[in-house]
Amino acid sequence: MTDNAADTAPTDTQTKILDAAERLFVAHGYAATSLRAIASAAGVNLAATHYYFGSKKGLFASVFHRCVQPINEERLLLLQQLTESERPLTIRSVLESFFAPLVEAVYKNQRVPALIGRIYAEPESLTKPILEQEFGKIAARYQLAISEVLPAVPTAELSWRFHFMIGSMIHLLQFNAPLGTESTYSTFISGIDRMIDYAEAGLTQPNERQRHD
Amino acid sequence: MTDNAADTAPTDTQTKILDAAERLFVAHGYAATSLRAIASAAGVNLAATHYYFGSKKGLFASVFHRCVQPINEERLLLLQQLTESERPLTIRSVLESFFAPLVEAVYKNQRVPALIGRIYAEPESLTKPILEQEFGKIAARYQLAISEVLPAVPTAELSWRFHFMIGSMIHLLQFNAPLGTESTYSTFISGIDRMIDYAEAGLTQPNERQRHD
DNA sequence: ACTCGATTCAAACGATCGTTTGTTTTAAAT
DNA sequence: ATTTAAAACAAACGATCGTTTGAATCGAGT
Repeated sequence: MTDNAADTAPTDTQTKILDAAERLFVAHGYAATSLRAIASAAGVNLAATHYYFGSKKGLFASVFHRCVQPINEERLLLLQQLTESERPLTIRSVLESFFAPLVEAVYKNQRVPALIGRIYAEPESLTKPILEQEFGKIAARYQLAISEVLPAVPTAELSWRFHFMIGSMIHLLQFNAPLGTESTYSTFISGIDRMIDYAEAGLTQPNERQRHD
Repeated sequence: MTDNAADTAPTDTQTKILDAAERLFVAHGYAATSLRAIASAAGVNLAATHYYFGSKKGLFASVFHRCVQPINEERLLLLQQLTESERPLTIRSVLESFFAPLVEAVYKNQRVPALIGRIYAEPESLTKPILEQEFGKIAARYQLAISEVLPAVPTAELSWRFHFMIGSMIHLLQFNAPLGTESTYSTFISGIDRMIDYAEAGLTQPNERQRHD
């Protein structure tokens, strides 16, 4: 094995494996996708998958990391720029800084939504360490940002609403559009727009209802 | 094979297989659960799984049907009672008729949330016919009911918002609570309550934003 | 030209998979 | 007691799985 992290530039073979794995994992899921199918689709030898990624799990994690790392990096950058701007933060601007890098990534690679949707679909034993690694920091950072914009919402309440927003997003990424609606890139954009509206309404709702816990 | 649908009362063996399959499918997913593991956990012969359910896919569909059929039946019953009531429909009452049977089912079987969450996680080729069969009618019926309560919201817009609500629900069923929140039955109830608030805010939002499509 | 590490390759390892087969057991009907 | 179909059983089918091995090939540095 040469590199398992972001040590050096990826080989052609590594890229070919990652591309094929991305496509097949999205289409059939982790367990139903064999390394033989991936190697065959990539046009490389079967053993190359272990040579470069150590194991099937390692390959899966690498595919996911390659997809979301740039998105999360730009999210943090945009959020940083927002807080340094002279204009006051709005819930809208925070949400847009969260979803804009996603939309941009989808423009470059149409498989991004399905891939992110996929990882939330696999068994927890496979995904928990990956999700924590890739999304732990970013989720905490954004909940903090939102709580600064919406100081009236208690922290516990806000983490629930953030939970629901992520749920809507994952569902949108996984299934694109409601039944009967065509599924193109432009409808994806309009879906994201609508979801931001939906999330903004849910996040900013006055929580007058009394809780029993 | 004796019965593949709801023809006769299920045998002890059928029930044992369904129980074990439910538990293992939820824990490890469809592809990663073997019929041998199911038969072994159920204490029955391997061939019994094919004898009663025809195939692994058939067993999966049966597990899911046994779970959601009673829920959907009561949903339609409650909605029927609501529309026949003299009091005018409210968005809240419609939503509660949708989620109350779910909460009741979870009280009887704690695995219901994870099981419903699971089917949205499996590859589309496996789940599409099942989802259409089990949820097609109920989804259309509820979107109609909501559109009657919210006549100001265009139908296309409403199907998007319904889409987002289902997404929040699935995410809640799959992951129970936000990170750092304990996961018990009572927190599940309070999560459903909060999600209804969140959905109500999103569904009833004034959609002043102009669309580009 | 030679060396040596990086990479590719064919082949096999043991294990497990969904499904099928043919037989045996069970239990109700004649 | 005999018949008969449902149910349970052991055993095997061919296929595919993730992983490992060891040799062949390549390519830059000497």
